[in-house]
Order: sequence, then structure tokens, then C-alpha cells
Amino acid sequence: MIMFSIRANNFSLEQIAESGQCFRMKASAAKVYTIISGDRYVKAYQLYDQITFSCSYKEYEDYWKKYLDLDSDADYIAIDKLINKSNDEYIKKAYAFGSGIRILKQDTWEMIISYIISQNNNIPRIKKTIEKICRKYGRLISEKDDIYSFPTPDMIDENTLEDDELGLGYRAEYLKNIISYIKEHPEYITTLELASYEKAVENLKGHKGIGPKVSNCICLFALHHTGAFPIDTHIKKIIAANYPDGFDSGYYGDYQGIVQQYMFYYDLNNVQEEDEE
DNA sequence: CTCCAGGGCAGCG
DNA sequence: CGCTGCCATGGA
Repeated sequence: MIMFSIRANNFSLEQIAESGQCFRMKASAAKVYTIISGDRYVKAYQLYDQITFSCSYKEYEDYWKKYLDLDSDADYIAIDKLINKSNDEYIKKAYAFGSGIRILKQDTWEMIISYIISQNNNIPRIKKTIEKICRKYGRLISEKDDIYSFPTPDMIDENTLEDDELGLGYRAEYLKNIISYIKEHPEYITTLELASYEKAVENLKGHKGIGPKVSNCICLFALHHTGAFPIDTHIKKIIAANYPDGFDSGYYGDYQGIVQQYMFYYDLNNVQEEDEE
């Protein structure tokens, strides 16, 4: 098998997989993570700061390096300094807990669909629904590992999205609308990727089923606008419990999206303590 | 049984 | 503008 290794700080496959920003990354019993994006996949294994990938150096350089945000080490050094010099004890705890998180650069089309599904939904069910969509419309890309691609727009028949097996509920109509729109405007995704953060958010919000939260998630996890700060139920809960005078995400400027992810991950995975008051 | 989940929309004022 | 009730689905 072709393999390739790198070393990295501020990087944890486990934390990224459990961070809730990606829905198709999963670990096998041997702590080997399968990372899937569009019609590609790679397996990765981490021992301390060494990460080994089941792909060639070229494939890593061409795609996975950027996908995993491993070309942005300087940003994570900068945010480490920014958090350490602040006096925000909650953020310091959240950062200490999840400092191996990176903001992935995921496929734009895949994130549009995934985050529309995510609304008023929970992570395990979001993952199941996306898996069903891939099996229903996607292509078998690994028989050995039983992996299906995320379908492209033309692989999806909008008229079957309401099938009970998918369990999309009222979200089926939202998907139908955006998929039809993208089929009629093939340049849409590229236009989004070239747009500024402000224009991308506004444009995304113009579609049914995409509001402030979903649009900011797409901006953060696909378009890599790390100044985006999606506010969901967890972030609201964190702010209510820890910031009686409100939370000024602007302090972290272009890195506030990364801070948001530390907060989210800490709230999601640090289950002991908390819940007093 | 109720409550909740990476919210958004329509319909108000 | 901001606020409120409703929206499908499934797991706890």
C-alpha cells in the first residue's frame, strides 16, 4: 500500500472527527480514521505528532493537505498567542481541551447539502441521513471499505428526496430547491468560492432553508472564511452560561471561526463537570 | 409522555 | 427590524 507521513502540531485526528464540522469522517477500532470528501477518501493514523496517510505525497499535496488545513500552521500559532494573552478563562479552557482541532476546507456543494440537513437536527442523525443519501445517489468508490461518494448534483433525482427512507422531513423541499437551482446554474459553486465572506453569506441566505447559521457554517467549513462565527444552540447555551454581558467574538477577528469551534467542541465533548447553577 | 437536536420561515407588531 | 409558533423526524 502507498503511504506517506508528516508531522504536525495543533492537530488531532480524533478531535477533528468528533468536532461536528464534518459528518463522514469515522474511526475504525484500530484508531484508523477514514476521511471522505466528495468522491475521494483517504485513511489516516496518528501517533503523537506523526500522521500517516494511505496516499501518495502528490495526492496529499494536491488535496488532503489543504482539506485538513495543514497549510495554515501559522494561523494556529497566531491564535495560540491571541488566546494566551487574553483573560478569557472559558476560551482558555476550551482551547486546552480541543487545541488539535483544525478548520477543514471541505467541498462547498457537499457542505451546502449537509448543513441544510443539519438544521434543527442532531449530529448522529445528520450523519445517518448523509450516509443514506450517499448510498442512494452516490457511487461505490471502495468495495473493500464499503464507501460511497457524495453524489454530485446531477446524480440526485430531486423527486425522490421525499422518500420516507431518507427521513428528511421538511428539509426535503429546501434541498429540492437548491439542487434544482445549482443544476440550472452550474457556475454557482465557483462564484461562491470566489466571493468575499460578506457576499457569500448574503447570497447563501437568499436560498430557502439557508439562514444565518447554515450560511455561516458553509462559509467556515467549506469556503474557509475563518472570520465567520456560526451561532447554534450550543454556542447560545455557552454564551448564556458563561458571558452574562454577552460574548464579543470580534476580539478574535479573522480567527473567531476557529475559536467558535473550540467552544463548540468543548461543550459537545466535555460531559463531566458543567451543569451546576 | 415530553424534550431536544450545529434553525429557518411565515406571520405578525 | 425583532419576536413567536410552527415545522418532520427520531432518539433519550
